Formats: sequence, structure tokens, C-alpha cells
Amino acid sequence: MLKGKRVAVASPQGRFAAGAALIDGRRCLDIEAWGKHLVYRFEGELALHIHLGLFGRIRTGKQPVKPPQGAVRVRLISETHGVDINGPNTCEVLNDAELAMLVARIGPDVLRADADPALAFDRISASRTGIGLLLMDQSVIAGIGNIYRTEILWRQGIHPSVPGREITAKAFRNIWDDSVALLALGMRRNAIITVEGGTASRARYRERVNIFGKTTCPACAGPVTQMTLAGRKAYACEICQPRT
DNA sequence: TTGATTGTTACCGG
DNA sequence: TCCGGTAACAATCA
Repeated sequence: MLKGKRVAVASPQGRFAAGAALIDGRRCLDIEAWGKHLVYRFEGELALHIHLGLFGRIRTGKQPVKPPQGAVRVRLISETHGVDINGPNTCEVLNDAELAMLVARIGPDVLRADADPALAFDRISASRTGIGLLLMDQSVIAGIGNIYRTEILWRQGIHPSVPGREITAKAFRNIWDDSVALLALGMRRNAIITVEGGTASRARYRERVNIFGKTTCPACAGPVTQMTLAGRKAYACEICQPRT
């Protein structure tokens, strides 16, 4: 809704005044993502780089735009629409060189057509680190978050503690393909859905999953173990996901 | 009011 | 150098 339009920028919380001035009045050329990083490209080789982190939200609306709700860090306004970015982890303006540095440190993004999965497998197959940690390392593979990590490994029958170097090329290919399918579905449905035939539920914040946050494995009815990986909760079925 | 959380980074010690 | 752990930060909702 902003693409191709000249954008006025406001920073209601006063935290973005310097960067906002750089892109104010410029045309928005493109909106693109690398992993969880969002980039609004503007005329003059400038890009607005957003990372929503755990809590960030993007609110969109038509003109006339409503008053800012909560901690709006930047507001982009065109003739027809407004976009508010609330509570992002990152909100900054980058030039082309800075954007190139950002993209260079992000691993292949499972949702990008130009992604090279071999780059991810090279890192994984050379590492002693558990695959559960590696899938969360955005410099190894980009786009998978905490819920998807647990769900993908369960679907593939691989325990999160299996070292990267023990992941075969075939197993990696399955992880990659499953990630592409699940994240693409999630994007289409605007919900995390990892259950076959699942639909977005209002019951638990638009997610429909197999074992994340569960205590019983839906496949074998065995107990689901909870662990902490990279400081985040992860789950596995010790029966369906053998450690070797 | 409290606690949990779809995330990242810096820093430290082994 | 690699790797794992911890803290800090952030905003919202139940």
C-alpha cells in the first residue's frame, strides 16, 4: 500500500526524528524481507530497516489515519494509507552499503527464491552444535523462529540435540523443504499452522501446532519433554525424535 | 499486578 | 575459535 507512493514520516514518540528526516517525502520503491528483517526501500539509496523482535507490531490503515496507539516508533503516511510500527527491536535508516552488510550476515532465507540452501547445510554439517540451536541461528538459516523450530524437528523425527554434523544431506533437505512449506503457509494464513489440515484458531493466539507447549505427543501419546535451547523453550518427543 | 513471550545482541568463561 | 549460558532490552496480553 506504500509501494510507489511518496511517504511522509512521523515519529510520534520522538525516538526516530533523525532517521525520519532522511526518508521524509521520498517515494517508497519496494518492500522486501531477509529472514525476519524488513526493509522499505526509498529513493536515494536509503532503506528503512525494521526488525520487530518479540513484541513489535505493524498496524496498517486507510486515511484518515487514527491517532497512534501505544509506542509507535515511526509512522509512514501516504495519500491513501498509514502504517504504524510499534515497539520494534530495530528501526533505522540504512544506505546501500549498510544494507549490503546487513544482508551479508543473514543466512539463506527459506522464503526467498534466491536462497541457497547449500550455504546452510555447509554450516550445519560442520558444527557440533545441536540442530535445535542451529535452526534458531539466523546467520545459518533465516526465518525459522522458536515455535517453528520445535514443530519442524518433530515433523522430521529429529531430536533438537542431534549435532549438526550428524544431519545427513537428505535430512537437511527435508528440514529445508518442510520449512519452506510451513512458513509459506503461515504467511498466507497469517498464523502459525504446523498441523496437517489445521486452521487458524482464536483459542491460542492464531497458532495450531503439534507439540509446542504440549505435554503429550499427538503421534505416539508418549510424554513430551521440555528443554531450554538458546534461552527459549523447546519441546521434543523422545520416542518419535530419537537422539541418534 | 505479574508473568510469559512468534527475538537479537553483547559479553563472559570454558 | 567455537560454543553455551546469561543478561538486557522491548511491548502486549491474559
